[in-house]
Amino acid sequence: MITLNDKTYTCPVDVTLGFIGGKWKLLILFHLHYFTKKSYAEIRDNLPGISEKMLSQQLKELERDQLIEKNVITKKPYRVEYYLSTEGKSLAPLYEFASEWGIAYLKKHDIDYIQDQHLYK
Amino acid sequence: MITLNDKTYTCPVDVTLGFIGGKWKLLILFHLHYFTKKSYAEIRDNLPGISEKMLSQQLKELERDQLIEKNVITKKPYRVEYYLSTEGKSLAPLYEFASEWGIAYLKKHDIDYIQDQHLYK
DNA sequence: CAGCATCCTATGCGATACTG
DNA sequence: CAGTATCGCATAGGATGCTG
Repeated sequence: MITLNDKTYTCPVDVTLGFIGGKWKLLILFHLHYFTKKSYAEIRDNLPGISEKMLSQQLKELERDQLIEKNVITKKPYRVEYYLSTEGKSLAPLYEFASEWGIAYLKKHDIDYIQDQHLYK
Repeated sequence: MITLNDKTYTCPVDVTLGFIGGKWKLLILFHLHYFTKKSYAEIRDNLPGISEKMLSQQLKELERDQLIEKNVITKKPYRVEYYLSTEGKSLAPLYEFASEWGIAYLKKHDIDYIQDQHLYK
Protein backbone atom coordinates (compact mmCIF):
# COMPACT_ATOMS: atom_id res chain seq x y z
CA MET A 1 0.00 0.00 0.00
CA ILE A 2 1.18 3.46 -0.92
CA THR A 3 0.08 6.51 0.98
CA LEU A 4 0.11 9.86 -0.81
CA ASN A 5 -1.83 13.00 0.01
CA ASP A 6 -4.07 11.14 2.46
CA LYS A 7 -5.06 8.64 -0.17
CA THR A 8 -3.96 5.07 -0.52
CA TYR A 9 -2.90 3.38 -3.71
CA THR A 10 -2.35 -0.27 -4.40
CA CYS A 11 0.45 0.01 -6.94
CA PRO A 12 2.30 2.55 -9.09
CA VAL A 13 -0.26 2.27 -11.88
CA ASP A 14 -2.82 3.32 -9.33
CA VAL A 15 -0.68 6.31 -8.38
CA THR A 16 -0.52 7.48 -11.96
CA LEU A 17 -4.26 7.00 -12.27
CA GLY A 18 -4.64 9.29 -9.30
CA PHE A 19 -3.21 12.10 -11.39
CA ILE A 20 -4.82 11.50 -14.74
CA GLY A 21 -7.93 9.51 -13.84
CA GLY A 22 -11.41 10.66 -14.66
CA LYS A 23 -13.13 11.64 -17.82
CA TRP A 24 -11.26 14.81 -18.73
CA LYS A 25 -7.71 15.10 -17.49
CA LEU A 26 -6.02 13.06 -20.16
CA LEU A 27 -7.96 14.93 -22.81
CA ILE A 28 -6.93 18.27 -21.39
CA LEU A 29 -3.29 17.23 -21.19
CA PHE A 30 -3.37 15.90 -24.72
CA HIS A 31 -4.85 19.07 -26.09
CA LEU A 32 -2.33 21.25 -24.28
CA HIS A 33 0.33 18.94 -25.64
CA TYR A 34 -0.95 19.52 -29.11
CA PHE A 35 -1.62 23.22 -28.99
CA THR A 36 1.18 24.14 -26.62
CA LYS A 37 -0.63 27.06 -25.06
CA LYS A 38 -4.28 27.61 -24.67
CA SER A 39 -6.69 30.01 -23.08
CA TYR A 40 -9.55 28.86 -20.92
CA ALA A 41 -12.05 29.39 -23.70
CA GLU A 42 -9.94 27.63 -26.29
CA ILE A 43 -9.61 24.53 -24.15
CA ARG A 44 -13.33 24.58 -23.46
CA ASP A 45 -14.15 24.85 -27.16
CA ASN A 46 -11.77 22.03 -28.03
CA LEU A 47 -13.40 19.68 -25.59
CA PRO A 48 -16.97 19.40 -26.78
CA GLY A 49 -19.28 18.53 -23.96
CA ILE A 50 -17.23 19.66 -21.03
CA SER A 51 -19.04 21.89 -18.59
CA GLU A 52 -17.41 25.00 -17.22
CA LYS A 53 -17.53 23.50 -13.79
CA MET A 54 -15.61 20.42 -14.83
CA LEU A 55 -13.12 22.40 -16.84
CA SER A 56 -12.17 24.82 -14.09
CA GLN A 57 -12.18 22.02 -11.55
CA GLN A 58 -9.91 19.79 -13.58
CA LEU A 59 -7.59 22.67 -14.48
CA LYS A 60 -7.26 23.53 -10.83
CA GLU A 61 -6.44 19.95 -9.89
CA LEU A 62 -3.91 19.63 -12.70
CA GLU A 63 -2.34 22.87 -11.53
CA ARG A 64 -2.30 21.70 -7.91
CA ASP A 65 -0.66 18.47 -9.03
CA GLN A 66 1.82 20.53 -11.02
CA LEU A 67 1.09 18.91 -14.35
CA ILE A 68 0.13 22.22 -15.92
CA GLU A 69 0.97 25.86 -15.32
CA LYS A 70 -0.83 29.11 -15.94
CA ASN A 71 0.29 32.53 -17.06
CA VAL A 72 -1.78 35.61 -16.52
CA ILE A 73 -1.22 37.58 -19.71
CA THR A 74 -3.30 40.66 -19.04
CA LYS A 75 -5.26 41.65 -16.00
CA LYS A 76 -7.73 43.81 -17.87
CA PRO A 77 -9.28 42.19 -19.68
CA TYR A 78 -8.34 39.13 -17.71
CA ARG A 79 -6.51 36.78 -20.06
CA VAL A 80 -4.59 33.64 -19.23
CA GLU A 81 -2.83 30.80 -20.94
CA TYR A 82 -2.40 27.27 -19.76
CA TYR A 83 0.49 25.04 -20.74
CA LEU A 84 2.10 21.79 -19.71
CA SER A 85 4.72 21.78 -16.98
CA THR A 86 7.80 19.61 -17.22
CA GLU A 87 6.00 17.03 -15.13
CA GLY A 88 3.00 17.23 -17.41
CA LYS A 89 5.17 16.80 -20.46
CA SER A 90 6.70 13.72 -18.91
CA LEU A 91 3.33 12.07 -19.34
CA ALA A 92 3.44 12.63 -23.09
CA PRO A 93 4.04 8.96 -23.96
CA LEU A 94 0.82 8.17 -22.19
CA TYR A 95 -1.55 10.53 -23.94
CA GLU A 96 0.26 10.27 -27.25
CA PHE A 97 -0.06 6.53 -27.18
CA ALA A 98 -3.67 6.77 -26.10
CA SER A 99 -4.33 8.92 -29.13
CA GLU A 100 -2.50 6.64 -31.52
CA TRP A 101 -4.15 3.54 -30.15
CA GLY A 102 -7.54 5.17 -30.56
CA ILE A 103 -6.81 6.15 -34.14
CA ALA A 104 -5.55 2.65 -34.93
CA TYR A 105 -8.64 1.14 -33.38
CA LEU A 106 -10.94 3.32 -35.46
CA LYS A 107 -9.09 2.51 -38.64
CA LYS A 108 -9.03 -1.18 -37.91
CA HIS A 109 -12.75 -1.21 -37.39
CA ASP A 110 -13.50 1.09 -40.31
CA ILE A 111 -15.14 3.65 -38.14
CA ASP A 112 -15.39 7.07 -39.65
CA TYR A 113 -14.65 10.12 -37.70
CA ILE A 114 -14.32 13.70 -38.70
CA GLN A 115 -10.64 14.18 -39.05
CA ASP A 116 -10.24 17.68 -37.75
CA GLN A 117 -6.87 18.81 -38.83
CA HIS A 118 -6.31 20.82 -35.71
CA LEU A 119 -7.44 18.15 -33.35
CA TYR A 120 -5.86 15.05 -34.80
CA LYS A 121 -3.28 16.41 -37.17
CA MET B 1 -17.51 13.40 -33.14
CA ILE B 2 -17.01 9.68 -33.22
CA THR B 3 -19.84 7.27 -32.74
CA LEU B 4 -19.07 3.80 -31.46
CA ASN B 5 -21.39 1.35 -29.73
CA ASP B 6 -24.05 3.98 -29.26
CA LYS B 7 -21.65 6.27 -27.48
CA THR B 8 -20.04 9.41 -28.76
CA TYR B 9 -16.42 10.35 -28.35
CA THR B 10 -14.74 13.65 -28.98
CA CYS B 11 -11.35 12.38 -30.11
CA PRO B 12 -9.25 9.21 -30.32
CA VAL B 13 -7.92 9.69 -26.80
CA ASP B 14 -11.50 9.61 -25.67
CA VAL B 15 -12.07 6.39 -27.58
CA THR B 16 -9.18 4.73 -25.81
CA LEU B 17 -10.47 6.01 -22.51
CA GLY B 18 -13.73 4.31 -23.29
CA PHE B 19 -11.96 0.98 -23.13
CA ILE B 20 -9.65 1.49 -20.18
CA GLY B 21 -11.33 4.24 -18.21
CA GLY B 22 -12.46 3.86 -14.65
CA LYS B 23 -10.74 2.85 -11.48
CA TRP B 24 -9.90 -0.75 -12.22
CA LYS B 25 -9.43 -1.70 -15.85
CA LEU B 26 -5.89 -0.50 -16.29
CA LEU B 27 -4.93 -2.22 -13.06
CA ILE B 28 -6.48 -5.48 -14.19
CA LEU B 29 -4.77 -5.29 -17.56
CA PHE B 30 -1.46 -4.49 -15.97
CA HIS B 31 -1.70 -7.40 -13.59
CA LEU B 32 -2.64 -9.82 -16.33
CA HIS B 33 0.28 -8.43 -18.29
CA TYR B 34 2.57 -9.20 -15.41
CA PHE B 35 1.26 -12.59 -14.39
CA THR B 36 0.27 -13.77 -17.84
CA LYS B 37 -2.58 -15.94 -16.65
CA LYS B 38 -4.69 -15.57 -13.61
CA SER B 39 -7.71 -17.09 -11.96
CA TYR B 40 -10.56 -14.99 -10.71
CA ALA B 41 -9.42 -15.33 -7.12
CA GLU B 42 -5.84 -14.49 -7.93
CA ILE B 43 -6.80 -11.27 -9.68
CA ARG B 44 -9.06 -10.36 -6.79
CA ASP B 45 -6.32 -10.96 -4.25
CA ASN B 46 -3.83 -8.94 -6.27
CA LEU B 47 -6.10 -5.95 -6.38
CA PRO B 48 -6.61 -4.99 -2.75
CA GLY B 49 -9.86 -3.20 -2.25
CA ILE B 50 -11.73 -4.36 -5.31
CA SER B 51 -15.18 -5.71 -4.64
CA GLU B 52 -16.39 -8.89 -6.25
CA LYS B 53 -19.05 -6.92 -8.03
CA MET B 54 -16.54 -4.58 -9.61
CA LEU B 55 -14.17 -7.35 -10.51
CA SER B 56 -16.70 -9.51 -12.30
CA GLN B 57 -18.23 -6.46 -13.94
CA GLN B 58 -14.92 -5.13 -15.21
CA LEU B 59 -13.78 -8.57 -16.37
CA LYS B 60 -16.99 -8.95 -18.31
CA GLU B 61 -16.59 -5.60 -19.98
CA LEU B 62 -12.95 -6.27 -20.83
CA GLU B 63 -14.01 -9.57 -22.32
CA ARG B 64 -16.83 -7.94 -24.25
CA ASP B 65 -14.37 -5.39 -25.58
CA GLN B 66 -12.02 -8.23 -26.48
CA LEU B 67 -9.10 -6.98 -24.44
CA ILE B 68 -8.96 -10.16 -22.39
CA GLU B 69 -9.96 -13.76 -22.92
CA LYS B 70 -11.01 -16.55 -20.62
CA ASN B 71 -10.32 -20.26 -20.59
CA VAL B 72 -12.46 -22.68 -18.65
CA ILE B 73 -9.93 -25.17 -17.33
CA THR B 74 -12.16 -27.54 -15.43
CA LYS B 75 -15.90 -27.64 -15.08
CA LYS B 76 -15.88 -29.40 -11.75
CA PRO B 77 -14.62 -27.75 -9.74
CA TYR B 78 -15.19 -24.73 -11.95
CA ARG B 79 -11.80 -23.23 -12.71
CA VAL B 80 -10.91 -20.52 -15.18
CA GLU B 81 -8.00 -18.45 -16.26
CA TYR B 82 -7.97 -14.97 -17.67
CA TYR B 83 -5.32 -13.63 -19.98
CA LEU B 84 -4.70 -10.74 -22.31
CA SER B 85 -5.86 -10.95 -25.90
CA THR B 86 -3.75 -9.61 -28.73
CA GLU B 87 -5.76 -6.42 -28.55
CA GLY B 88 -5.20 -6.24 -24.82
CA LYS B 89 -1.49 -6.75 -25.27
CA SER B 90 -1.40 -3.94 -27.78
CA LEU B 91 -2.17 -1.62 -24.89
CA ALA B 92 0.98 -2.71 -23.07
CA PRO B 93 2.85 0.55 -23.67
CA LEU B 94 0.06 2.32 -21.88
CA TYR B 95 -0.05 0.35 -18.64
CA GLU B 96 3.67 -0.27 -18.61
CA PHE B 97 4.34 3.41 -18.91
CA ALA B 98 1.74 4.19 -16.29
CA SER B 99 3.55 1.84 -13.93
CA GLU B 100 6.96 3.28 -14.67
CA TRP B 101 5.76 6.83 -14.34
CA GLY B 102 4.20 6.00 -10.99
CA ILE B 103 7.40 4.40 -9.74
CA ALA B 104 9.45 7.35 -10.93
CA TYR B 105 7.08 9.74 -9.23
CA LEU B 106 7.32 7.88 -5.94
CA LYS B 107 11.09 7.80 -6.08
CA LYS B 108 11.37 11.43 -7.02
CA HIS B 109 9.23 12.38 -4.07
CA ASP B 110 10.90 9.94 -1.69
CA ILE B 111 7.68 8.16 -0.95
CA ASP B 112 8.07 4.72 0.47
CA TYR B 113 5.99 1.89 -0.70
CA ILE B 114 6.11 -1.78 0.02
CA GLN B 115 7.95 -3.17 -2.93
CA ASP B 116 6.17 -6.46 -3.39
CA GLN B 117 8.34 -8.52 -5.61
CA HIS B 118 5.41 -10.16 -7.30
CA LEU B 119 3.50 -6.97 -7.86
CA TYR B 120 6.22 -4.62 -8.96
CA LYS B 121 9.07 -6.92 -9.88
C1' DC C 1 -12.84 36.70 -20.60
C1' DA C 2 -12.09 33.60 -16.89
C1' DG C 3 -14.04 31.03 -13.52
C1' DC C 4 -16.79 30.17 -9.16
C1' DA C 5 -21.47 28.93 -6.69
C1' DT C 6 -25.49 26.28 -6.63
C1' DC C 7 -28.27 22.72 -7.49
C1' DC C 8 -29.21 18.37 -9.29
C1' DT C 9 -28.68 13.77 -11.54
C1' DA C 10 -26.42 9.74 -12.95
C1' DT C 11 -23.61 6.18 -11.96
C1' DG C 12 -19.39 4.30 -10.34
C1' DC C 13 -18.37 1.82 -6.76
C1' DG C 14 -18.59 -0.76 -2.23
C1' DA C 15 -20.68 -4.26 1.23
C1' DT C 16 -23.06 -8.13 1.78
C1' DA C 17 -25.44 -12.18 0.82
C1' DC C 18 -26.43 -15.72 -2.23
C1' DT C 19 -26.03 -19.46 -6.37
C1' DG C 20 -24.21 -23.21 -9.84
C1' DC D 1 -14.23 -21.78 -7.03
C1' DA D 2 -16.36 -18.37 -9.85
C1' DG D 3 -19.25 -15.63 -10.05
C1' DT D 4 -24.43 -12.79 -9.58
C1' DA D 5 -28.12 -10.03 -7.14
C1' DT D 6 -29.45 -6.43 -4.25
C1' DC D 7 -28.95 -2.45 -1.84
C1' DG D 8 -27.16 1.97 -0.83
C1' DC D 9 -23.88 5.67 -0.73
C1' DA D 10 -20.48 8.88 -2.33
C1' DT D 11 -18.92 11.40 -5.78
C1' DA D 12 -18.25 12.38 -10.58
C1' DG D 13 -20.24 15.02 -13.58
C1' DG D 14 -23.94 18.31 -15.97
C1' DA D 15 -26.92 22.77 -16.35
C1' DT D 16 -27.34 27.25 -15.26
C1' DG D 17 -26.56 31.63 -13.47
C1' DC D 18 -23.52 34.97 -11.36
C1' DT D 19 -18.98 37.72 -10.46
C1' DG D 20 -14.39 40.36 -10.90
